Order: sequence, then structure tokens, then C-alpha cells
Amino acid sequence: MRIATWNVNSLNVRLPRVEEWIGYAHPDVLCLQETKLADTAFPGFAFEALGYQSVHHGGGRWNGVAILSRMPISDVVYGFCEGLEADPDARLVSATCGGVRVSSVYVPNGRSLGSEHYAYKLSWLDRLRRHLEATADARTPVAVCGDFNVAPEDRDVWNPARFVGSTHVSEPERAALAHLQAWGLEDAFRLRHQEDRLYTYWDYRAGDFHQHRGMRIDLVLVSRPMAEKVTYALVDRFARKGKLPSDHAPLLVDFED
DNA sequence: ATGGTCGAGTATCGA
Repeated sequence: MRIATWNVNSLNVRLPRVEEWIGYAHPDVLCLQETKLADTAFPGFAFEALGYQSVHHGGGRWNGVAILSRMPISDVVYGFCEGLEADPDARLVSATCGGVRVSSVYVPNGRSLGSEHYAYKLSWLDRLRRHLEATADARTPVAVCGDFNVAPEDRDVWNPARFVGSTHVSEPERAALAHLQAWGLEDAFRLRHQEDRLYTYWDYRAGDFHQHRGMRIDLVLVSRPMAEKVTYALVDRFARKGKLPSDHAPLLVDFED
């Protein structure tokens, strides 16, 4: 099974690139973030034509997440499960695809340390853990895929010194991500790659992509039984090049059947 | 010179 995740930064603009990418990457499951679409505007028929069922959670303008699957989708949950404080933003959708409990997540950016947006980001990550605790079934493997807006370690940013005092690298954000992983999730990409200078996001500004100034903030986190089956992982930098690219590249991970 | 670009929508704001 091939599972992929991609922050597309407007699916309206990116649909041709997403269709092109599906055409050569052939993911079995593709999680999308920042569709920036209302549910009524989601191009589900375009994906159906490519052989995918899909589910979308969006409010238009900002945020918006989706899951595409070649296998039937079931048990869809929009946002956090019952019992948790509802999220005003559309940042999470979960569904079972081919026997895997998949979540597409778009963690809040945080904007600046100490801001209310930063506090929202930390509480959001805590709620995501409680969502997993409340909804997971011990027999079903879990894959939490998306834009976490946290670089797990210093080797995941192009210049740690430049990020001191910034979001994405602060100790509380990394602790919140580590707490989420402590529930029982492995960083699938790191199981196959230990090198630094491997990123998933590059700012559009200042030629950052061509200067290799990026961050690894998009992750596929998987539970133990899936972690043992990872055979291959890749950030497709080709998809960050060319005409009208997203500022994120897709991350794909392969699992043995 | 401490910016630089996108995408939302149409003035700025968010990333």
C-alpha cells in the first residue's frame, strides 16, 4: 500500500498538478491539506474519474482537508470526535481505507510564540492525541498524515540558528508532537532516511527552494504494525518545481501488504 | 537593503 500526503495550498489552483501527480505516483491513499475549498466546491468527480473515492472537510477560503482512496472509504469523522471541544477550522478528517485508520491533518501554524494562535496550536495537538485515544481500535493500524507545522528536530530545518525564537521549532511544539508520537506513532520517513537537508516545504519567497532552504514539517506517522512494514519513503521534489507548484512537496510511503 | 511570493479576494491578510 502506498500512502501519500500533500499540502496543496489551494486545490482550485493545484488540481492539474494533483491529477498529474496521481498519474505517475499512483498512491493508494492520498491525504490533502489546505484545499481552501467549501465541501460543495470539492472536485470529487475529478478524483472519481481517476479511480478514487474521496472525502473532504472544508469551509472555504482557508484550511480544508481531504482523503482520497482507491479502496472503499468508511467510518468518516469530520474534525475531532464527540466529547472533544469542536474546532472552528476544518483541519482534520479521518476515515478507514483498506483496513487502515487514516487521518488527514492540518495543524495550525501558530504565527508567533506566545500568541493566541500559538496556544491554539499547542492545544490542537493535544486534542489530536485525545482524538486518537478515543477513536482508535486496537486491531486497526493507524496512519496520521499531514502538515504538522512542526519540524521534529534541528536537522529538519535548513538553518537552526535562523529559527531561534520562531514557531515550528520551539520546545513546547516539539514536546506536543513527541507526546502525540508517544501514543504509539513512528515517523515513517525517518525509518528510511537519516540524512539532514531533506525537506517537504520551502517558502515561495527569495528562491528558498533553489537555495535548499526548507523545513521537514509534513509527516506520515504510523502505528507499530505499520512501522514494521515500511519499505520505501520519498519526498517528491519534482512536484515542487515547474508550473504553479505548491510550496509543499508530496511525501509518499510504501508498506508491504 | 532584513525583503524577496503566493493565494485568498479586491484591501490586505495569512503562510
